[in-house]
Amino acid sequence: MSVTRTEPKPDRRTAILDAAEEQFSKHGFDGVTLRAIAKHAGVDLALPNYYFGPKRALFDAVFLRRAEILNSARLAQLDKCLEENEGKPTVEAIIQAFLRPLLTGEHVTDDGWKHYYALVAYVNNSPEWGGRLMTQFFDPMIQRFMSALRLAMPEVEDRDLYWAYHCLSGALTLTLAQTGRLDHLSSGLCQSSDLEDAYTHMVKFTTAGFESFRRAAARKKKGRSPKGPS
Amino acid sequence: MSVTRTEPKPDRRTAILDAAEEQFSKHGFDGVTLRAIAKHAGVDLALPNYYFGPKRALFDAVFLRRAEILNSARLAQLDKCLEENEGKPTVEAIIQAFLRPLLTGEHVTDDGWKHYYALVAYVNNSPEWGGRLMTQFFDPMIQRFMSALRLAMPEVEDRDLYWAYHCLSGALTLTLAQTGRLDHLSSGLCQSSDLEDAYTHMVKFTTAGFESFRRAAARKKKGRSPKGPS
DNA sequence: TTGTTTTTTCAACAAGTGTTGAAATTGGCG
DNA sequence: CGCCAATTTCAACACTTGTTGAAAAAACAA
Repeated sequence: MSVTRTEPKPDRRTAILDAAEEQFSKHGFDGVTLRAIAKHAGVDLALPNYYFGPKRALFDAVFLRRAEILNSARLAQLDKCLEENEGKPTVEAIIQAFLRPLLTGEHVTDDGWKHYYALVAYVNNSPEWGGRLMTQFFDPMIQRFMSALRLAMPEVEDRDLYWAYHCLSGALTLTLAQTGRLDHLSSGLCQSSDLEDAYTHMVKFTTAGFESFRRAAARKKKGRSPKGPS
Repeated sequence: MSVTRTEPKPDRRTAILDAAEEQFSKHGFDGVTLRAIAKHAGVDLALPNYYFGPKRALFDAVFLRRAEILNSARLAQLDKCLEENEGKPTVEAIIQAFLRPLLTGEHVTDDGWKHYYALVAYVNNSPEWGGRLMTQFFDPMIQRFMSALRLAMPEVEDRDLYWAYHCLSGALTLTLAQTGRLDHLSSGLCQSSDLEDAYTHMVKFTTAGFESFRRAAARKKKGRSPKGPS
């Protein structure tokens, strides 16, 4: 393996990916022109097409690049969590493994990751992109987390588990968008760019959310009908 | 006041708004052409400009139309909740007042509202639109809910309260997007189009999330340092 | 050097974009 | 009817879009 600091050429290819990442994350797929991408990357207009083909393929390439990094990081955290707790992990530990690779560490100050996160938020809430890209690149990883959650709370029905994950995913998506709306709403008390702060609060909030279904399931099993969902 | 069923003319104006709403919600602002909107509305290309001015003004008009309806409906529910519980509402009741107007009732089967919800999700996660439109049209209403939450849990710090709302808002936004991703992820067990089901689970999940900060604050006040956020 | 492949540039294409002014049409009222 | 104003249509403007083929330049091997 070569040294990590390997940057022999100007590497127009990654320059294009970086510029496209930033532009797509800020203005969406249709809000960006190849000319704008080329200009920001400092390359000729025809070069993106030469390397990646049509515009849509460039978008996919941007999305794929860091998706693989995220998936392996998250799964590594999950495996570690499962090992340490030998088949009976806590919900909180699973959620931490799910969020930590994104919201803590060196990613939080990196502009490239910041742009990518905004792109993920854009894709996840888009009806025409969300169905295709998110499913394709993230679902296998997510299914492994769902299995871990079943181990952590076997008495909870799958339907409740999936809806709980839906809430977690929504909160995470809005966090990744970093629109600065929370800043304005809280008069500067909270900063949406403070991902570590978001991490702390999200772990607490969503863990309680998941656990609430466990309590409901327990009550149900004893024969008392809870007022919660079926 | 006139009868509610007042529909005297073919009303090209609302036809344009409806078509624009659907198109914008599906493809975003830049993904839609005025020609596509005019075609779906069955009007001439120049008509949208005649009624609403430039494209951006049409987008704003679409966004504003139902925002006012939602705001008054939510605030009415909040007032009712505050009256019934005389200054000490429960967190669950406040969350229900926040979500019920959107996720229950006649809205859940109306295609117009479905499109509008997707549009809100698009705007809320967009860095360039979210800051402007959401703040302008929704923040005053949200601030009133924040005040109610302070009444319900006065021992919780504002920072925690805002972060909790952030989680609630994210979960709601993803729900409104209705991308169908949850359907695929759960192999059809859950349906993202079932807003009533989403309502039930979201109330449960987010109520527990909010309450977790109350417990943390109570522990803190007794002098024992909790492991949660400051 | 020569020859060959890869990379980069250039210029242009055909199609589509929002917008607008002027003409045509409609509707209401005397 | 005629008159005026609001509405609708039409055609075109000036500009931008993604894409591409051919030429030019660079990189590389013998």
